[in-house]
Amino acid sequence: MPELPEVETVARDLRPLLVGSTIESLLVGERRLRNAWLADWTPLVVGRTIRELRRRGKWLPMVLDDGSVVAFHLGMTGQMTTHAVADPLADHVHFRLRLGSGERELRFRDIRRFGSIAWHATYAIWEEGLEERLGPEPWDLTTEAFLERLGKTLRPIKAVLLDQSVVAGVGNIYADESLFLAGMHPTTPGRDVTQSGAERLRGAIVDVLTRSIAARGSTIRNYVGGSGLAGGHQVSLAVYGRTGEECAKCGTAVECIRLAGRSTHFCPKCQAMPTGVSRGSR
DNA sequence: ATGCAGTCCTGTAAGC
DNA sequence: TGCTTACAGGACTGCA
Repeated sequence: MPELPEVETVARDLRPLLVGSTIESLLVGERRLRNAWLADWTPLVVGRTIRELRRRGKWLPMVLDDGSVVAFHLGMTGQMTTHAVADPLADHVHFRLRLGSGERELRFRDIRRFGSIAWHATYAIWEEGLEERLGPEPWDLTTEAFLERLGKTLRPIKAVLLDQSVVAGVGNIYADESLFLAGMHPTTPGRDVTQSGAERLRGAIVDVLTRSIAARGSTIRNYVGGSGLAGGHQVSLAVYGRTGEECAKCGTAVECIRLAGRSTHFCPKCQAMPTGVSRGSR
């Protein structure tokens, strides 16, 4: 389940392989992804050169030499890797960009087809279309803006972290890990998060994501980076996927509950429920 | 306006 | 052994 560190790793791996390459042709599979690739888009892309591969939240917008964008989202099981054209084609490859003189290609593989690929006339138009739904990058989130969003809601903090409009790029794994690092119970109502709590959590998110990027992300099931290599951060996860195991800090068994429709892992001792003293104050 | 549940999708694993 | 069922969850839709 690619979140920010995994998507960042894909971008870093693919950049040297893609930037400067010309798209010689484009092949679309029979089964559509979350959205359908429109036939009208193909002639707009073929013949163009790839100028940049950016990352924004969990999105990968590929900027072409005319300023247009092909925006990729890996969904749950998306993979983007380059191959020799002659390499055997794996199952579930839905989209291919043949590059340069046609010996290599970028392949988009997605078992569950929650991913998406779409063309947009400019980066600004693409970004504008997401404006309402995509908040700041975690390192650009200020404690003030975070508190502003938290103060208005009774939603559990875990649900707030998964909301891409609050902060972009955090998914289920890093929401749980950040809450553990901040010592905050996942059901804490947003309104009950204090200023120091918000600052601590903001720092924990940045810390967790930065360390995961350094390890090339976490491979839980299907994730591989742009070079086809798995990530290495999964061994460093403190609570995610460790139900019943001893908390590394205090030895208490890690619990798993269902929250916001997602499995939610936490240490009941290190992440004690808020006592309620702050509730209603301010 | 807010927030929840349902939806999509396939592979894996648990349960009978 | 072989079937059924539950589960994994990012982002969106529809409903209360």
